[in-house]
Amino acid sequence: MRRLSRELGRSAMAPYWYVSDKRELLDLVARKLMSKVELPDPDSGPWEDRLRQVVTGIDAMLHDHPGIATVMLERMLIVDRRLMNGIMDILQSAGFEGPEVFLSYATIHTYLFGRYQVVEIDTPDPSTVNPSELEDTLAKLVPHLKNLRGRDFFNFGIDTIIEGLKAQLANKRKKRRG
Amino acid sequence: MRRLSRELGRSAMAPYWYVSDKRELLDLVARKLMSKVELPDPDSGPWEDRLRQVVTGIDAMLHDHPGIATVMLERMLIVDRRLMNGIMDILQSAGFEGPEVFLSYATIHTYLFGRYQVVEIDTPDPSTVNPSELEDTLAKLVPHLKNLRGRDFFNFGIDTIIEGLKAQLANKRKKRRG
DNA sequence: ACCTGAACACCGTTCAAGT
DNA sequence: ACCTGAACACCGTTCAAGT
Repeated sequence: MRRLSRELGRSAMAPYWYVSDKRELLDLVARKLMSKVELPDPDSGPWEDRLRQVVTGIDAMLHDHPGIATVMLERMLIVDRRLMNGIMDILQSAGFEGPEVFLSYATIHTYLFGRYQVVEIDTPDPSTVNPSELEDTLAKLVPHLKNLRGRDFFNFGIDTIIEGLKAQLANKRKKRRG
Repeated sequence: MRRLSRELGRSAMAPYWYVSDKRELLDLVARKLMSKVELPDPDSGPWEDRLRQVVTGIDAMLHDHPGIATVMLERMLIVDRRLMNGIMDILQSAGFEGPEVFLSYATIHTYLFGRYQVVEIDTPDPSTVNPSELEDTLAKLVPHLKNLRGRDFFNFGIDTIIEGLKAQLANKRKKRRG
């Protein structure tokens, strides 16, 4: 708040005329950014494509504004349920029912959440990690790191989760038949 | 730091005799906690069981000390690579090679990371969410929430990721044959 | 060797006051 | 209606000093 008002050339208390506290301000920013993420039309394709589309949209937005990631994902339920509902609709159309919708939603949400705290672990700068110091598994693998980009981690993660969700649906059908 | 010294009945600067700054102190705490998580014996069973075991161990530890989660997962690479290496060994024994080991490791790491920022979204108190206010998908599903515990979310998430990783391995084999 | 005190540069926020 | 100033209760940290 103090830095904001400083940058705007106002006194420390100026923002409090517009907003009752810091959280309200961050909620407004989160709401604004969330509203820009598009939900694909329910008829636009298979559920896994639609899911990938929303999640990619959210990820792109968080990538452009990483500072808001924590707030946004913490306050999605309170600030704007549109995206949550959209994702849950997709999961329902995939075949998840009742509590499963929450479980599968939470898996995606948690993964997305984790992405914006991890940057330097997902992509540790190979030059920072001194290979001669490491006599371990990581050491032998470090050379492969230079070919990986943030996008590769994202794609692999989302693919893994989508494949996992498909398997959960398949297991469900198997149980029902058995 | 100030609160710590206050609770120890020392002056604000007392901790700086032992530690050069706040991060060094948190690194020491993270290292201590990480060292308590056991890595299963490589011959103790199939990779998915071993993976579930480490991840459950890490999760249990973070559950008991949620304050250290962010530090620990951010500093795993720097502070103590034992757990990272252990997980990567498991993933290699599963059949992942080269860059895939990083990609699959990152998926797990990211998921684990997300868990400790999300508590109140994974388990929103049903009484906090006023159903009459919600005319949406979430509203219809809220009643199911009361039967879900944190453990259910964890199990579903890990199962989904493990199933997803199995699918990634299967796709790899398919490609190789094709 | 272990600790303190004063100081600096920050936070978010309350409350009364100014135009 | 919109903003300021002083103050409170916090932070992490530097630096010189004390026993």
